[in-house]
Amino acid sequence: MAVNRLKKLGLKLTPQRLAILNLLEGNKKHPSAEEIYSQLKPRFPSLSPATVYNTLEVLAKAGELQEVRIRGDKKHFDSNPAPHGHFLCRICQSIYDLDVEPLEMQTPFSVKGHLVEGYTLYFYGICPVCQEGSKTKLN
Amino acid sequence: MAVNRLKKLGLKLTPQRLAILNLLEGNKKHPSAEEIYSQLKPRFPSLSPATVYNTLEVLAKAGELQEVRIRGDKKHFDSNPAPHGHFLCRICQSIYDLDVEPLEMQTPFSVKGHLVEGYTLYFYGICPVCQEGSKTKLN
DNA sequence: CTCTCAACTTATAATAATTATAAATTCATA
DNA sequence: TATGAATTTATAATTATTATAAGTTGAGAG
Ligand SMILES: [Mn+2]
Ligand SMILES: [Mn+2]
Ligand SMILES: [Zn+2]
Ligand SMILES: [Zn+2]
Repeated sequence: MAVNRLKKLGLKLTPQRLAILNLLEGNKKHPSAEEIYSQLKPRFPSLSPATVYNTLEVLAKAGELQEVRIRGDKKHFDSNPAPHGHFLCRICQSIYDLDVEPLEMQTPFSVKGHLVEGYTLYFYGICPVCQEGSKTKLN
Repeated sequence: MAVNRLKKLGLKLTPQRLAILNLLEGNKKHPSAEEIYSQLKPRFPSLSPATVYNTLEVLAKAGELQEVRIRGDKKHFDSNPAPHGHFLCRICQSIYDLDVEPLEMQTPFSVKGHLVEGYTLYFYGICPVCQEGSKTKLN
């Protein structure tokens, strides 16, 4: 659980960090820093946006979570640090996990003299929910 | 050439747009808006950053060039609008084209109900030049 | 258990790429 | 060559994020 992940990294166990990790744990929505802040603020009235940003940065650099930069304006966060495909719906802006067949690559590897240590794969389009929505309108 | 691309889109032919398109044409460096501005400013003293941003946005939306968002802070631009892999060197920050084998996908396609209209594939690591550099130091 | 202090949180200011606004200029065509 | 919509420009505004500095606290030492 979150407690162990923090201890293993030599990080202090604070209520704010626990709350952020617990909010992210098993969360499939890939929330932004601001969304995380908004969701926790009611239960942690003293919480500051800077703490959310700091915590997310520390955990991302430690490899405990990954930044998802599928949108141009803000970062989103994923408690699963393993590389996997992401999909952004251009209608509802939702971010989904999306694994596409031949794209499972083990890093590091070398291509044409380039040492590849990591990669991101982002898909853009229309999600199942929004496709269903437009079908309904056409009927 | 650039003249025809602009005419085809119904865009006015201005010296600024021609200069931007010509700078990008066949350019493998994937420059940022600010780099484009800096390089053109000496020859176009009246040039404004806003014009560079506007032109790049218009041309990107028209599908004449692509935005490369491989870095978190700024966008880079590529006169080749076709999807292809990019590589960012964490040492020198250079951006290279990098095509990796099983990753040529034709859009649009559908996966698990998601309609994929486009995608980006970004690689991160150390480029050939910087690998050579660190080898030299070790000798 | 309580002392201590580096680590942490917080409020606030600063940063920086980009976007918006509005006035001046210019391309294109009649 | 005159016209007007499109474009350029200077400038201000935006906004996610980062930096700063002062106050607070978690956790090990004693
Ligand atoms: Mn994910
Ligand atoms: Mn390219
Ligand atoms: Zn959707
Ligand atoms: Zn390099």
